[in-house]
Amino acid sequence: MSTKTPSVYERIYVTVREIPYGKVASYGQIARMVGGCTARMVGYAMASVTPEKEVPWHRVINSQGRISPRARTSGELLQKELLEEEGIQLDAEERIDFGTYGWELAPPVGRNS
DNA sequence: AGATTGACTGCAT
DNA sequence: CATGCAGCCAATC
Repeated sequence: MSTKTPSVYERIYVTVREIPYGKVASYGQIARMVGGCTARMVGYAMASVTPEKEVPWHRVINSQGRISPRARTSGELLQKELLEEEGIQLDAEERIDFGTYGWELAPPVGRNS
C-alpha cells in the first residue's frame, strides 16, 4: 500500500459508507461511532473526500439536521438534490428530521410529543 | 517542525 | 432567534 497510513480518515469514510440508503447521520454521530475523532475531523474528512472514495457525503449533515453551509460553491444545493434522490425529503426550511430519516443508530431520544 | 485551517458542536450572551 | 467563543484533533502548507 501506499506510504500513507490509513489513519482516521479512512475510518470515517468507511463509517459514512455504512449509512444505509434513505438515512442520514450527523458529523458528531459519526465521530462518536468512529471514536477517537471529533466532528471537525469528520467535516474535514468530507471536505477532503473525492468521488473516488464513493462516500455518500450527502448523507452526512450537521447536528441541526441541516446541510452544512460549507465554504464555497453551491454544492449544498447538489446535496439537497441527492438527498431527495434517496427518498429523503427536507422540511420546509430544508431541514431533515432525524426521527424519521436519522440513522437507526442515531436516535435523538424519542420524545413523542 | 510550527502555524493555519477546517462541510462541527454546545453553551453563553 | 442570531451571534460569539472555546474545545476538538488531524491534515496540509
